[in-house]
Amino acid sequence: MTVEVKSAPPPLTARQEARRRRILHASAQLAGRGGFDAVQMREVAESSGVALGTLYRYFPSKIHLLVATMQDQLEHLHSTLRKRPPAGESAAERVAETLMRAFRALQREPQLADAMVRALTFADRSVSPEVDTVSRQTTAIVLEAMNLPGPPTPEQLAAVRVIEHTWYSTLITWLSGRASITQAGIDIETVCKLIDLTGPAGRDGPADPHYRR
Amino acid sequence: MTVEVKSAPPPLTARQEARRRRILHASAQLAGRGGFDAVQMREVAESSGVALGTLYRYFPSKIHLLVATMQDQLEHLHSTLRKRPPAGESAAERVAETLMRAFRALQREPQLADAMVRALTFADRSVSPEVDTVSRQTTAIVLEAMNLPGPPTPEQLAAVRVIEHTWYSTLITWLSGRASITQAGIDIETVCKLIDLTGPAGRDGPADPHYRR
DNA sequence: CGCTAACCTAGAACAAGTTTCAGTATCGAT
DNA sequence: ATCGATACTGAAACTTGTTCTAGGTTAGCG
Repeated sequence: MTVEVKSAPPPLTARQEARRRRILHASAQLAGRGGFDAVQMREVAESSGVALGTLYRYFPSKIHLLVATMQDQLEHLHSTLRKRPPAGESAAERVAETLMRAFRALQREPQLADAMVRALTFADRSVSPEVDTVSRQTTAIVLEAMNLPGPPTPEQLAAVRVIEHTWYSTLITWLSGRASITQAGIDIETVCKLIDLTGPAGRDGPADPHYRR
Repeated sequence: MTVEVKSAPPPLTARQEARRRRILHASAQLAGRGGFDAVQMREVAESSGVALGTLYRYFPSKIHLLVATMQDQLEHLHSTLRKRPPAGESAAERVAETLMRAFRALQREPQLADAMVRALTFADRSVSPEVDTVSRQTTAIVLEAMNLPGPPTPEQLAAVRVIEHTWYSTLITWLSGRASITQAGIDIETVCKLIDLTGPAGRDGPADPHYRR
């Protein structure tokens, strides 16, 4: 018997790729106005010119669809960020700057952000692999912003995880109207100080972390 | 015209109070096995001996119901914690200990935890006030664990907010099977270091924060 | 070309959250 | 004790995510 863990998905034909794109586009479109609730599976199917059953073949649930939409958007964001890397002095500053930039990007499409983030946090175990991909993408973005000279230490990875937790959580509280953008910014800056805490102890850390006060 | 912001809800009669309790009990019961999906409104109504319409009069949505269930459980937890306060040296240690204790409590009822947390993060604006209450309860628990000599500084409040973000977010990743309890514990400890960062700069901080390495 | 398996479509059907409605019971005040 | 207002019940209806079915289409291959 052939054991085939992590079997690669069969490559999609051009038409299939196109369908997939149309679906993701329709999803983002509908989410853009109306947010989570406006992304109705029948609507997505119709706007992307695909039968409902087919939609479910490509994305086994609404949550899967929206998480995939998030992956898609994150890729855009990532490549945008790569073009103009953050300029801060310390790693903490650069990370905070990057996250705030991402925040402003989401601010321009709050409904889309709402749909994606709600899906992400509502996802149950059946969506773990996809959510994990999103998590890895986020980690990659943060690590890139830190611009470390070498591989991150375990402490730094721990700090990054906490930063991500905070990032998504502030996003949620902002989206549900329980915190202002300002508040979110403060929280992001607060958590980024953790980097300075691990940094100097790391291999050779950021240049001259000047603590205020 | 009488402007009546924040009008107090009319006091409930004894029978109404009893109904409310029965509903919350049924909700926790069903959530306890089966998690979020097992809390079906028709079932809740039936098990608490109330008509579906009545259930909706008490809790305008499933999310409202589960968030209220969470408030209820948090009260239990809070009073339990008050009886045996954490014994750590520094504020950071005490907070970490408290949160880990809470974690273990949830571990005993993972399905219930799942239902409550999913509801909390899925909540939209219409549930803001209730979610806010939960947030305040959590803040109170953390601040109590810190056991500060006076009112918290703004930095300390910022740290507490970040800690809460991390707390809920680790909970989510644990519940969705993407991180182990161990991992969650590490993240909690990591973020609690933020307290030591604000503490010494604060009014008079914890005694002797000994940084490892 | 012609075959076969996999894929796609249209639409019905089902499940669970939510709303609605007509009738009945309860509450508070007179 | 009675009356009007409010709350509760039981049941049906509506919405949207999800599943299922029967038949048509496409892609790869001999």
